[in-house]
Amino acid sequence: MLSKKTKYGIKALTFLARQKDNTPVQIAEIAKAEHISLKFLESILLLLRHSGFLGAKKGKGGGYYLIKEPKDINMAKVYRILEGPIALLPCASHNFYEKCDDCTDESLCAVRKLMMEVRDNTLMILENNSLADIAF
Amino acid sequence: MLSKKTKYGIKALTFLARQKDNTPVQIAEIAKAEHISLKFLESILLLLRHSGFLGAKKGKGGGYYLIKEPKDINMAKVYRILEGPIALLPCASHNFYEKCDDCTDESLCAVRKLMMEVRDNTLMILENNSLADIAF
DNA sequence: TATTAATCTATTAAACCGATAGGGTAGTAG
DNA sequence: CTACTACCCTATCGGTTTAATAGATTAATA
Repeated sequence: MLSKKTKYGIKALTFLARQKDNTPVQIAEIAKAEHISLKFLESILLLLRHSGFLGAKKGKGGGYYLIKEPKDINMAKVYRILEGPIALLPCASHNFYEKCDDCTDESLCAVRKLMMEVRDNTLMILENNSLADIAF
Repeated sequence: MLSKKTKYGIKALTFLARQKDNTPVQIAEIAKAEHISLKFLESILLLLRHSGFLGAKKGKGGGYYLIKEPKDINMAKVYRILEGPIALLPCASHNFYEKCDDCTDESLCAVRKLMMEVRDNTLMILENNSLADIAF
């Protein structure tokens, strides 16, 4: 299940992508429009800024804005930042690989086999979707 | 992330599928072979029995065994029993649909749009895989 | 009838999630 | 310079879920 963090993060990105011009939008405005807890959203936007998706402007008239074009924002990257691994099992993950404690021979593990197939497919979908693809 | 419940459940099914004949296998044997907590596995096998995948035989020489042929055991069904919804969001689920609190217009939701695409694809993979496909 | 193994009930420790509070810091307008 | 605004950081906390454990019971078999 997707965490609310990821859900809210993508919603916020979408909201910014749908702005006419790229002027800063206040956290409070996004929170209100998307019905998101303000403080929680604050931490999410901060993370997205640190990850290079958003810029921020302080002071009056400040807020958050997209740094890149929506079409250049890859949803697989976004997903990994917000949610973490795309694979459903650590042993089936590219970027977050971890060996299972209980497995003696990974190559014989049926669960891993199945979950790698699922991962490959999910990854492909996320890679092939930009923010522009889902926002418009 | 896949829960250990699901992981252990599929591992146990695989273990049973790989048996030469279909004589009952004791919980303890599976638990030992797959390094699973015995009591935890106990509750999982019980669930799989109640869901029509396994049969159980009590007393000496008893244990659990597959009721159906591995090729007739659909992994999407298994997944739904053990893990729950295949979709990553309730609002993108067929069998476990639930409306989001925060969404005013579901049709405009970019997250849902993306997650439905992921779901459709994951579902297809799970539907197209039987226990036999992943165990052998 | 004794043994064996599944079944049921219940409890618990740990981890994680989502939300909230409060204050600190820094940029901007006037 | 000063006040305001809005980002930034730290800490906490209740609730839920997960994974595991313990003990008692029921049923089948030899």
